[in-house]
Amino acid sequence: MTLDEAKQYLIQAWGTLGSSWGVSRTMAQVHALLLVAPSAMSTEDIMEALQISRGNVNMNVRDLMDWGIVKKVLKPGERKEFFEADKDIWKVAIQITKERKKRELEPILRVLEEISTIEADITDPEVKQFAETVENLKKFANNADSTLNNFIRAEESWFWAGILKLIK
Amino acid sequence: MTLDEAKQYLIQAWGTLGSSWGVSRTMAQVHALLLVAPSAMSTEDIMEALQISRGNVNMNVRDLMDWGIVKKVLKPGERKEFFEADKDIWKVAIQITKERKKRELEPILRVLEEISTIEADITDPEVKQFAETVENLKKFANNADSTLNNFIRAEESWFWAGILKLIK
DNA sequence: TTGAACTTTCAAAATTAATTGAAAATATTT
DNA sequence: AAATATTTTCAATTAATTTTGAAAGTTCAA
Repeated sequence: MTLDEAKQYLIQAWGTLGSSWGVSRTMAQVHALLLVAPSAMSTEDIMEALQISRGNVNMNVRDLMDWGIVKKVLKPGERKEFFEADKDIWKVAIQITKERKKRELEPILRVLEEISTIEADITDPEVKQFAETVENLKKFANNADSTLNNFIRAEESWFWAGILKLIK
Repeated sequence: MTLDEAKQYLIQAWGTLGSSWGVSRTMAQVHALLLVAPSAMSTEDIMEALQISRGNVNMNVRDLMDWGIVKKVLKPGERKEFFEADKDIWKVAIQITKERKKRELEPILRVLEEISTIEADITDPEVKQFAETVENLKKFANNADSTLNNFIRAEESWFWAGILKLIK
């Protein structure tokens, strides 16, 4: 396998993985491409590498920047914008975790909280069973939430520990 | 909020959550419906509750059974099949974790492994950088894999502990 | 201010995924 | 074996998402 074949293969696989994770195939491919790129790439570079349109590159790169895992870089003397992916996969994981937590877990927690306010006859067994199910979902969601918070906190303190050591 | 409104609301929210997790909206809704149902439901019950076609119910219920979070139950004297969701949300979480691990993490691990076999000039800095990126991805994926295995193992042993206590 | 280089937007087109519903298959009862 | 009840399949349709590309917008050097 040559270098280019290997890159191609990884980009492909990353795209497939992405699409089962609520990330569009193309967005995941752009990310993978930037991840294995030896240096920052311009819109045109990406267009050519993945054979997709300018608009498509623009939108996906912007989404990746919204997720905080791709950055715009300006090369001195160049007018074009270049993009690079954070090469530290742990930072990427933290970012994605934070974003998904915010976008998905937190909304469902709010819904569960709101549902808990249901005023109904607790002696009705159907109401009781429903209340229990919701209670369980809440416990579960809260547990997931703190697990994720721990993960984020652990990774971040590890990150800062590294920084502190450098500047000491 | 009445009981029915609360159920409706939860089903809706669960469907939205599902669609950002690579699960189709309808499949997540069927799951939520069964989760809050006071008893097992027939295909027709589900059709009516969610206003979807027979074929659609059939496919989604079958998928949920493939995921191992919904079971077929036969009521004595009834010809129809009924379905119920596992009410233990932890078991659901384990099942989903297992399945997603198998369907998503393991394939990407295989790809990364295969890519590692790339035969190329290690002195070429581009090759070296790529090899490092792949190495990092591998470390990350392996770490995720063992984290998930731990989660599954912890939950399962907890589950068996409960069973053992019962039969002792 | 102009125009060239580059980026962004967005309506339309293409693609992909989900859904329907009726027909075929299967199972059950008489 | 025939009639009946129920489930499954799948081609056609519908819906949702993604992509395109050309036009509009922006930036900046001259």
